Amino acid sequence: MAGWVHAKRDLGGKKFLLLRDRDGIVQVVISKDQRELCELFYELTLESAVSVVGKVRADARAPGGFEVVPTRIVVLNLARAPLPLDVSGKVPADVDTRFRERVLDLRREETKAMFKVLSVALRAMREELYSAGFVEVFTPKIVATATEGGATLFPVAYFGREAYLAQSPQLYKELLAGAFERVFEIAPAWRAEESDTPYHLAEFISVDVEMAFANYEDAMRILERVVARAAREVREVAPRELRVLGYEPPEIRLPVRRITYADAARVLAESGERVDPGEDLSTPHLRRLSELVGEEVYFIVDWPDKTRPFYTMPKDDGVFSESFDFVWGHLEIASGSTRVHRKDLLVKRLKERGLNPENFEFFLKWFDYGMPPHAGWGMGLARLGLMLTGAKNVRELVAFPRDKKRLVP
RNA sequence: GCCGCGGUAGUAUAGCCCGGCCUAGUAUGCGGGCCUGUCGAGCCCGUGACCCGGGUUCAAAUCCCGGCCGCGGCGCCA
Repeated sequence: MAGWVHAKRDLGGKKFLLLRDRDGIVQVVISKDQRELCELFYELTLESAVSVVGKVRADARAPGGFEVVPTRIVVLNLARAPLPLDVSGKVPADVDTRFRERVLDLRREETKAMFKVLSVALRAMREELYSAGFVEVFTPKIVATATEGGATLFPVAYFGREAYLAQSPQLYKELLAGAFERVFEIAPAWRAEESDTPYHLAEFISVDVEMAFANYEDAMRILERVVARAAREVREVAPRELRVLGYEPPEIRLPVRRITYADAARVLAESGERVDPGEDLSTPHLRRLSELVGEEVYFIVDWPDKTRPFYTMPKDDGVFSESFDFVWGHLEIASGSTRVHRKDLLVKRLKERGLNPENFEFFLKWFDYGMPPHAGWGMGLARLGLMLTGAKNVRELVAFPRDKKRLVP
């Protein structure tokens, strides 16, 4: 077997080498009379990569009831000492240190547990979507225009032309729904925003769903099932990891409660918060609201139309829209809506927002050819990860996070 | 970008408010010794640090100013 030197204990007569691999930690025992192995033992440094050939034997004194008596130990790569980060979990590290020394940090049990949980959740979400008839797709990540105005894009030199990294698969996933009916994509998106918070990244993984012949109610039903299944499977498949994390994800009972924006604003106003009618809710508002609502997760539905992008279907009243946010505590984990499928309305809404419909011809054109009513949502994977792991910062759930400050490693 | 808090050995921290008793304490790591089936092994010895630049003062890790860096809150943000 092969792994990393997790710890060493020298008791003279016996030397214990704790070897860690993806399955866990196993004890290797070296006796005093094994001269060469003892020499090697002294030279080994923590986190060195080694391979061990030996006999596994049961021994009640060993942790887990068995241990390995080696006949041969090969040092594959001797680690430099001292380590810039404690992997064994004895000494904590600042988040900044952890990202600087990320590969060592990723070997820590706690960090590995987070990524395992995220992986289980991804598989659960895919399975739920596949079983509901969704097709997994990919949309272009180099694009010609912003999906909507405002958000800052990362420019890319593209054969002498200016292009951008996609901030969202939005428009392309809609077009794909116009062919496959039900599509989803799990892929990166980029935003060059000033946002500097524990739940924003310049590069993040977005879980996107788009479904034809559907409205936002249908989209919410899929979303709550996907999230509930992810939470359930994490609890069932990764209990060991959750124990390491000392965390239990919420149990999500369906249907998840829906609260209209209007009711949310009213409840907030009644509790003494100042809410500008028709404006987006601020983070402090959402913190307060989650206390008032008393649910771990809930939907805020029917947002004011003006807070939503052009492709969102307005309600007949002209004020609100067929839209929703999925909220955990004070954090928006996903948002979606019924989309506008009529070209004339799309053009009108683009103009209202100061966007030039000519730049969207690649998108609008297909609304002349039977684009069905459709709806969908987008979810920040790492934000969901916060709910599933109890991590406090989305960066912890990205192996090599990209934010305003970090471009390396 | 604004506000708040912070920056002490490889790592994580105590000390700072109330300047001198700091030759800067502790844990972990590292080096050495003892112990000898440990299991976060234990015990002893050693090793290694005050972010940068100014200022105040007899005296600065400690007080003041500027800078850089980090974290949090907010803003911005589908």
